[in-house]
Amino acid sequence: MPATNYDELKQAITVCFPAMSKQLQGIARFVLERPDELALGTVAAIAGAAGVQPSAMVRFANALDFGGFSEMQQIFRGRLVERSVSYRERIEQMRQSKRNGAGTGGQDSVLHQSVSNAIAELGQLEETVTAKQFHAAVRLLAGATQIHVLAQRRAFPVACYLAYALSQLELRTHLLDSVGGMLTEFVRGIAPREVLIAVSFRNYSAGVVEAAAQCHRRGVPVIAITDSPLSPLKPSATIAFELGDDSSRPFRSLVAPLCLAQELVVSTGHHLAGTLEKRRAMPARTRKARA
Amino acid sequence: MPATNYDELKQAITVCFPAMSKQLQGIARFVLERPDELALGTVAAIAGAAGVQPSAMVRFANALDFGGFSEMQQIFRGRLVERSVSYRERIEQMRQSKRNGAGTGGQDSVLHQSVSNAIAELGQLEETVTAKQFHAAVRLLAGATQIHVLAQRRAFPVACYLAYALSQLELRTHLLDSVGGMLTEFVRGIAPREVLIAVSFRNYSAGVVEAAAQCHRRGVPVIAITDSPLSPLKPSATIAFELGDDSSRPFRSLVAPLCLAQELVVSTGHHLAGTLEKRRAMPARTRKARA
DNA sequence: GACAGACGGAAATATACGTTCTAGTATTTA
DNA sequence: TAAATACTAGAACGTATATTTCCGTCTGTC
Repeated sequence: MPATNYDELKQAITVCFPAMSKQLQGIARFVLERPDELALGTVAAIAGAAGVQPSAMVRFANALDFGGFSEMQQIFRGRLVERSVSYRERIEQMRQSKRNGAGTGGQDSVLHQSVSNAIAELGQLEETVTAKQFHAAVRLLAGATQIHVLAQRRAFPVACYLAYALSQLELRTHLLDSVGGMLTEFVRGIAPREVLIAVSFRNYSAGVVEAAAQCHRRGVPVIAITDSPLSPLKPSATIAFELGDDSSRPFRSLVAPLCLAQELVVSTGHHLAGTLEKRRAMPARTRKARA
Repeated sequence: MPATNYDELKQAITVCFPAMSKQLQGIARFVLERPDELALGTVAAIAGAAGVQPSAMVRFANALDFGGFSEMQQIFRGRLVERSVSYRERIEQMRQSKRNGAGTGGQDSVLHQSVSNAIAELGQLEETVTAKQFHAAVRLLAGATQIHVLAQRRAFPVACYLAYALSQLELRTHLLDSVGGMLTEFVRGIAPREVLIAVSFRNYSAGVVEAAAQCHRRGVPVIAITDSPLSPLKPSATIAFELGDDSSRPFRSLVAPLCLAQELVVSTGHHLAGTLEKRRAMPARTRKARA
């Protein structure tokens, strides 16, 4: 008795998963992550994308009590049409609710509102960040001997992410916290070849502002991620990203700064890969001369 | 030059319709009425349903400048997969508004790609989270005597944000880290009236998984924010948010989980405000009786 | 270290599919 | 009314697809 709809299928996969072989588990993950592909692709194509042989896909279907791959595929196709009708309904609802004003059906309106907000913020992000400053920041990061990341309170998650992701690039990265109030002392130890990334939004936390100023005085480049050109971080910043945080919105989110952070990391990674490649292509003498 | 999307196809059919033969007109009507069938069925099946021969379907496709039936079918499949229209629209709007602004071209393509990615993830977020589980989570959070938030590595920023934002609601919130390896000991102290929010994505960090399992065994409600129904957090979760992380995308971001986190916080805030109001409206005696 | 069992990969096979071709029919025009 | 053109039905063809089977390999166990 195989599954008859997508939810049942998900359930079935979850149940069978522990008893599956490694390869079949891999397929299970793939299948749940990209259901659209399973609905429309051919066995060969899907198997290729999943990095297995077509026969493995059939074995997977059999493990779920289907007679064959095609039989399982029907479930995914069913899901696709079902979902598409619900989309249409939702879009209709949205149109109507728009017409009526703000009076939405209500249940998942909070959810929707938050998502809308986030999308708007992302749009704004793209407008405000210029390629010039962005690449300047990337060059700075890629050339730094060490990177220090500093933020507090609301902005702290951004710093967390940056510290984690940059260190994944094998860049020496330190997440500064003010545990024990040692921040001032620590900042004093930062060298001019290093970089500080300071993140802060209103109300700007004094510690971060002060540390940034201190670094600036000492000739350490400062990349600031903040919300306005009037931010107290601005005077200390070598490069400042001002993600105009619209205070008219009820709840400010971290979506935009985090997205920017990710972009910085990814681009820095690319940049590093590029320069590494170049160096490798260069003869040894030139390399030495450059260094 | 055949159509490249469903809207264009509709347009093309409308234009060609008058010049078509009777049978082809019949097919045109059929096709516009049941596009889902066109997307998934075989020529034979569709032709059968339309009461014509398979070759007629091919002729129809040819009349629309397609090389064959399959080529036309791709359009219908595309329509089926096409994500929520409203997001598409918004992305388009963004693109246009940018074109008018700084027409930089390819320089900040990384930036744009990241933003597009993020928007797609947000769209998926809205799909996957149901109002039911969302509100269950909110009720759980609003009713908890204390809230513990746990995450590591990549997911840690989410936990950070949750801890910060929930504590702003004057909920007693603790951010668990495994500093000093005291995690197990700490988890042992959590009471059943409290709640654990566990956040983890692949590769799932063992500490978080284990802590969640431990809580679950001890009867502590666990809200899991993770990426798939196959997550090891799932079995321990009272409520699990599975934000299907599409591994086909090059870089996974935290945008979706953070947005969800914010939604949870905001809704919990509303919920608390609502219940407070109710209590205030109640006469004192009733209030006592209830407690 | 050897054997049993399961697992995965690749090719072979049979099926089903889309496409094309041809013969026949209807429709329109001279 | 006859001829010519356009259109359709049906079958046949070649291709691509899902499935199965077999053999090599790896793992876990005795």
